Order: sequence, then C-alpha cells, then structure tokens
Amino acid sequence: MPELPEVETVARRLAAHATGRRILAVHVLDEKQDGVALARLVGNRIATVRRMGKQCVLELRRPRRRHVERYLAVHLRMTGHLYWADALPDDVRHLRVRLDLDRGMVLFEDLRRFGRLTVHEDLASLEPVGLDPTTADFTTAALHRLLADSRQPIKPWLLRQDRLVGLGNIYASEILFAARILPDRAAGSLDAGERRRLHRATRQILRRAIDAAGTTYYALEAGRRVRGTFREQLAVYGQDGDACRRCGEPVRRSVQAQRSTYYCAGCQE
DNA sequence: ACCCTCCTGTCA
DNA sequence: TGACAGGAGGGT
Repeated sequence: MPELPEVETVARRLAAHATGRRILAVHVLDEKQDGVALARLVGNRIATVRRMGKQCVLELRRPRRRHVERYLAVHLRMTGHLYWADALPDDVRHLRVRLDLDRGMVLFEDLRRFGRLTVHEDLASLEPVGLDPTTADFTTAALHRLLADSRQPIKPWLLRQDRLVGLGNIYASEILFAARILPDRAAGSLDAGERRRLHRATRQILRRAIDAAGTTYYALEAGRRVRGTFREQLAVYGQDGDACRRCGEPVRRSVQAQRSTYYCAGCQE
C-alpha cells in the first residue's frame, strides 16, 4: 500500500493514537524481520510519528534518558500495512509484527513480506535523497533542475526515489494523465509549459489522494475497517479498455521498466 | 535498456 | 496454469 499518500495517512493516524505510548512488548511473527533489533524497543516511548519519503518513522525516547533517541522506520513496500488498534483484528493471517503498548497495539501486516522494520540511532541515515514533492522546496524550478537533460522516459523517471520521493506506480500514471504528458516522453525533453503542468499535477494529485486517505490504505478504527477512497478518483490506473473521461478514447496499458503504465493516447502528448 | 529476485495471493 | 500485483535492489 505504499506510496506517499498512503504512508502520510499511516503516519497521521499512528501519531494520533500512539504518541506518548510506551512499548511494553514486541512480538515478531516473521523470521525475515530483525527480531533482535526489534526486541530492544521494549521500554521505549513513542515521541512522534512522521513520514520520510515512503517510510513511516517512529521517534522513540528511551526511559530515563532525555536526549538519547532511537528510530523505528517502517517501509511498507508492496503490501505492508501499519496501524494502531485497541484489539487484535479477526484475521491475523498476515500479521508480522506486533508492538504491545500501555494502551492498544501497533500492528504490522504484510501479505508478501517485502516490508521492513529497521531500528536506527540517528535520523540522518533515514533522510531521503530525493525531494519531497509535498514540501515548499518542490517548485517548477526545482523540478526543472531535477529533470535536467535526462533521456529516461518520464514515467519510470517519476518512480526514481533519488529524484522525487513518494511517487509509485499508481500516482505516476495518474499524474501524467492529469498533466497530459505521454509516459514515454524523455524526462529532459519537457518544455516549460509541460514542466509547469507536471508540477501542478503532481501537487494536485498528491493533495487529493492525501485528502482521500490514499488508494490502497486500510486500517482498523474502533474495530471497523476503514480505507482510503482515492480509488474512486482514479482516471487511468487499472482502467485499460475503459473510455477516457476526458476524450472518450480507450485507456491503454503499456509496460515500462517491467511495470504497468496506464495512459490515454488521445489526450496525452 | 533488459533481466531476475524477494513473497503470497487473486483473477482470467 | 500463467499473468499480474502498491517496491526496490541486484546483475548484465
């Protein structure tokens, strides 16, 4: 479930429920996770929760040590889910890690087990290389500098976390549709007007997706499953064969860098 | 640019 | 039975 809007939602919900809570026990149910590192979190208190790139980072305070900090970073990869709950859900088949708190618990579920929980002693090692497109630093000029003279097709370019952080396969297609730019255009070939449209579309799609709590997000709230609703606003992703909502041409699917891309050849140039 | 791997599941 | 799935890292 992991693109920027989903991780942003995860971090906000977790912050609302888990801030100030103390970790009483850690249960690691997947041998691929670092049980030794995670066991050391027992006794720590959750100070803040934030999103950094596509990772959800819990800042922890160790007991009786005001300034010594520690960070738990969670990368959800393809199918990870992370949320607070006051009781275990009915279906725990994909539960991989459980943090018992002094009130409730933090659950990490992951069907495909690609996600990773890592423990860090400083924030610097977690700082993403790429620019976060939701920040004020993301300007058309900054985008221009990043695109530079790249000959890479713009769709796979948008997935590069060393340029912009947070975009994934769903939002890359949606952003290019909104910007009316074909996904196979060379990143460095966009003219000033196209760069402006790309910048604007990136901010707009991410804003709407965050407001909708994402496309693939789900969690438990008061015992009920809640999920993001951006799926209802998708214009092209997963819609090949359907009529384009803008021009009526059929939406197409192609493959770039081994990933599906969805676009409309009628109104994207 | 291409290929593959890590995993487990759903769908045509 | 095979194709494909929110990500990313590796190899050639």
